[in-house]
Amino acid sequence: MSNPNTIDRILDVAEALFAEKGFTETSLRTITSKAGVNLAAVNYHFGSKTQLVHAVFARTLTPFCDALEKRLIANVRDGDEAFSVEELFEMLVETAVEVHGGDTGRFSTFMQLLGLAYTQVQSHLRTFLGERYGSVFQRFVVHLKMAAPDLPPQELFWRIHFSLGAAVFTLSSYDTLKGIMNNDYNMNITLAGTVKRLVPFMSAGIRAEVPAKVD
Amino acid sequence: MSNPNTIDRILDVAEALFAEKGFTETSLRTITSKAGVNLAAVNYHFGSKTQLVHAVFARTLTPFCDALEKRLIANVRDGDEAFSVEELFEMLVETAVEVHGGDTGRFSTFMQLLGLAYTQVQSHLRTFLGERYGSVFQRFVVHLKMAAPDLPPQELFWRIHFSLGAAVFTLSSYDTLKGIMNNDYNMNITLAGTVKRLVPFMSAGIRAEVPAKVD
DNA sequence: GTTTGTTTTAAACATACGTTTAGGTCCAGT
DNA sequence: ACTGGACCTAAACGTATGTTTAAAACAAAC
Repeated sequence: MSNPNTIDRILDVAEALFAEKGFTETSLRTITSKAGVNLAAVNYHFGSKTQLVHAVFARTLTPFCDALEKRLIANVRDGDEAFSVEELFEMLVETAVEVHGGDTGRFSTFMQLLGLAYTQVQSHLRTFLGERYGSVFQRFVVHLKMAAPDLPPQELFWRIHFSLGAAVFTLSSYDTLKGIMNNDYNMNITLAGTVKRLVPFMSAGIRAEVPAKVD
Repeated sequence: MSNPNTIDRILDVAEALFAEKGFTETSLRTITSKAGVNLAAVNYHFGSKTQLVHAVFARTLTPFCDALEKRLIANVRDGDEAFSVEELFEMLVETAVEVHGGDTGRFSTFMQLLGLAYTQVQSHLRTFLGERYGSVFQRFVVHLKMAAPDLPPQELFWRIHFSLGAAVFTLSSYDTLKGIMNNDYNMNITLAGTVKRLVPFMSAGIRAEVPAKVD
């Protein structure tokens, strides 16, 4: 680790370890020893392990959501025509890549963390993320609604979560899948390529024919 | 709990708690006290917590995979025409429901566990599942390949994982989503309805136009 | 009724965890 | 040079975890 700042050193290591092993499975002792700082540093600088988790998310999620919101608002203000489904999904990708300065390693880690945020049942995390970033998400949903006006709202709701699932699930286990791809198909895969494949899949799913009433 | 058998009581409670909280977050003391058995019972009957986790998965995954394999083999043996993508996905659903005797509660729990199996980074679990049930999965992939013969193999590989992600992700956080749906849309959702919505989404995604070469 | 093997029990063990403490170090402001 | 505040450090605290032990309870076989 090259960063001399204790706080950033902790955040860097914690981010990587959380993404790799999960929150409960990563101890403060592992984080601090790997970061080369004292055990008590986490509690001193962040207050608790819980708040460290929040800080890790906030560090990349805040600039990401800010950038995304800016893009969405700009479009409305300038009176441009509505985005297509593809454009909206690509906007997510571009914004995420942009925020990480093209560093695909950290982008991948970020996606893994997002996956954990949903799948690890840490209620404090869901609350934190909802309160902090819920409004941007809702703004995005509004744009999706305009992109697929014929889709009943509840159908759209589900398909957004299906898409989210496909993305989060795939990218959060990206390293494993990359390995399988290498062994079984003798193919070398890139994160950018995977994401490029993801967009048409999700878009087609969003646009799929609405089945007969089921509930 | 009505079951007098210690082993089954443990499995029942462990299954529910693992699905609800995750593996690391669920202690043996919580499991055994809730099951009304002695703490040492887990180590006596299963050997270790790790092996208990395996046993929980094996209990429903083994009959599920056996039933699925039977269906797939029967089709080939009888020389029936190949399954469509939709039929294959629906077969998964039907088999899963069938194995749980229509008990949607346990079906839901089962899906949550599958989600955990992928997202919780317990390497022993992935190894266990791969060795034990990998062959059935590969057989299923073969059928999917026949259902979408124009799709390049690596493209199919990714789209299967996208679909898997959509399903696992959605169904593993099903209870949460159901709650949101109830609050925000004033809609009462069923597991069967969600699954019925999932199939066309995944099928459309599998069949989506192949993008230009990206890697 | 005794014996044999299985199952259950309460207690202890060793370890790992998050957190707190009290004292030290360092450096800018005066 | 001194002081105040921010930062760091080593050690300890209390608690929770998975696992093991040795004895007790039980049930079936003879």
